[in-house]
Formats: sequence, C-alpha cells, structure tokens
Amino acid sequence: MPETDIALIDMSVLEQVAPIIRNAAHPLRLRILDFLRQSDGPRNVTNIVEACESGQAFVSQQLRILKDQGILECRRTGSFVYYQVANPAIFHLIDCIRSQQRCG
Amino acid sequence: MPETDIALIDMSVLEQVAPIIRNAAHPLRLRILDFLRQSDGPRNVTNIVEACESGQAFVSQQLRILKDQGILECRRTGSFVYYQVANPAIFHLIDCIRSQQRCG
DNA sequence: GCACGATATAGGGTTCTTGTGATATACTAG
DNA sequence: CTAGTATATCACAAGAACCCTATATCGTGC
Repeated sequence: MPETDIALIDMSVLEQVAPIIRNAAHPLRLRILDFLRQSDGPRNVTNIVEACESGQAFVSQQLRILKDQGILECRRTGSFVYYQVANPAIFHLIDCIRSQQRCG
Repeated sequence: MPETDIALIDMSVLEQVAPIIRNAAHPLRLRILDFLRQSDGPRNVTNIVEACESGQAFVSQQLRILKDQGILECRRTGSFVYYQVANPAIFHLIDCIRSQQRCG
C-alpha cells in the first residue's frame, strides 16, 4: 500500500492561493514587486512607472490588481500615493526568480 | 541619490518566468504538482485523475499544459503514461503554500 | 482482426485578461 | 478659482483561459 493516504493540500486552500500567485505572475507586476523588493521603503506611482518603463494608466491598473489581491497596500501623502508590499510572503517568489533565473 | 541604480531582474527574464508560474497557479494544476510532490515517484494519469477528483479529459489537458511549460515530463510504459516534475524549482511554490497557507 | 482500458485531442461557449487612449478625480500652488 | 501635476478609472477590442462533451488514438490481450 504505497500511496493511498497521501495528505494533499486542501482544494479550498489551492483555490484561495492560486489567484494570488496568478496575479503576481505577470511580467509587469513582477517588475513592480521586484522594484519594491529592492527599494528601502514605499514608492510612489511615478517612481514605479519609471521603473516599469510603461504607461501610467497601465501601471496604475496593475497596482490596483495587486492591491485588490492583498499583495500591496498604499497610503496617500499629499498628492502622492505610496505603495508597499502588504504580504512579504510574495518575496519568496521574487527571491526564487532572482536565485535561479528560470524557477517557478 | 537613494534609488537611481537599483538592479532589477531583467524584463526578458520576467517575461520568460511569468507564464511558467502563471500556468502552475491554477487550483487543479497545483493539486497535480502537490500530488507529485507527495508521491515517491512518477504517477500515471489514472492516479492523478483520482487525486484530482476531476474529469479525465480535463486533467489530461492540464497535464499537457504543465508539460508544454517544461514543468512536467512523462514517459510511456505499456498503456500507462507516467508523469513527474521536470523542474524541481516548482516545488518551492508548493512548499511555500504548504508552509504558510496563504503565501504567494 | 476485435474489444477494452488508458490517454489525448477537438470543438465550442463562456468568461477573464491584456494593453491602449481618453477621461476623470485628487491635491497643490498661486 | 485656475493651472498643473499625480493618480485612478472607463471603455473597448483582441486574445487567451476555462471547462465541458464528444471523439480519437494508443497499447494490450484474445
């Protein structure tokens, strides 16, 4: 009887976690996360747009997606909005990509 | 000058890696990977279908997606096809989900 | 050859994602 | 209030993902 009672991760957990990973796994969003990873603290949207070399509207939408997933959080200071990572677990992904440039 | 020369992961790397992670980040495909993670060796399609509690055709399609991404590999033995993980880096994802049941 | 179990593929409707251009909102300075 | 910068949202068309049913292929045994 080698295999009958393997304890697998519960399907409900996978259903909860999959969209978070899936939403992070986009080139521009990984770039945002990597940029925040390499930064000392929160960064405002203009900083992020520059790091992404992409359009403002598009970056703003990606920030919203990451925020809606609970991956990022933000606070407004004057006319600037500063973003930072809300759930540091996502850094495992970034670090994994950094360490081996082809992992998953 | 606090931030001008941060070394970010190259965009071409992110573009290469994103679809791999994205393709793994699906509940059923995570289940497949978790099942293979917890198994001692390769498993055939029937085993995997049972572990997934899903339809044979659908699971077969997911296996193909994972194989096309280079995440899985397979070999035929008689009328059975045995799948196993081709790139163990993907186990980092699974282990991360296992260790903290809400990471990314 | 035939029948059967194991696996893969095709077809297709529905829904989600992507990236863009235009526009709206928020805040500051004057 | 006005102008200007910073940020968010809307609308949309092209494409991709999802998941199902039906069917095809491959291998074995007779």
